[in-house]
Amino acid sequence: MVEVAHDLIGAKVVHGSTAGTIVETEAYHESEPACHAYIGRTPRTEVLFGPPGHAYVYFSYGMHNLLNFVTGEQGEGAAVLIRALEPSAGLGLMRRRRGVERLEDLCSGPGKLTQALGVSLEHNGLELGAGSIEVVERDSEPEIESGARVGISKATELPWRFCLAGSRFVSRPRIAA
DNA sequence: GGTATGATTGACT
DNA sequence: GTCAATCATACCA
Repeated sequence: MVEVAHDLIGAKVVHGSTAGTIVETEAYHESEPACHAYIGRTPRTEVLFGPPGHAYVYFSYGMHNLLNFVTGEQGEGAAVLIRALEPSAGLGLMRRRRGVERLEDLCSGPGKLTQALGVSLEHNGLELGAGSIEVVERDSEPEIESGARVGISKATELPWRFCLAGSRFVSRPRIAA
């Protein structure tokens, strides 16, 4: 799934009238303790072990929805967390949902982009392309930086965070792994 | 039935 | 830089 996280940089996420280009992702796998699937199958992690190409939405800190794409094969717990987007469509709606004006503040974080796109727990388990969420792959390879993942306390040494080089829309600057 | 913890954000010192 | 908000989930009694 590390390759998928890399390849998703530059791809586009579409949800209703809003859309954005992915500029930041992180990979997670059941073999390392920072991953939700690490503890095994539970009602919550079930979708992580399902077929790839589905959305995994996680409600965190009592106020934020985080959007992931399931990437492992059936029975393998793996996912890619979408951490930041460059807004490309539906800007007015995004501003209304977020209550901020600056373009850089609309989707520059995992909790922000779900709010801007209107993604929530009801989208958990949704098949990408079949429901309201669609992903359009990029057609050329952009310049990509890798680094340590953000906001976790375990397995911080894995360089599984990927960012579009020089983008103003990432949630944080690069952190060396 | 109770408690600890988090893949975050925004406001404040 | 520090800290509170706020709740689903997991784990223990």
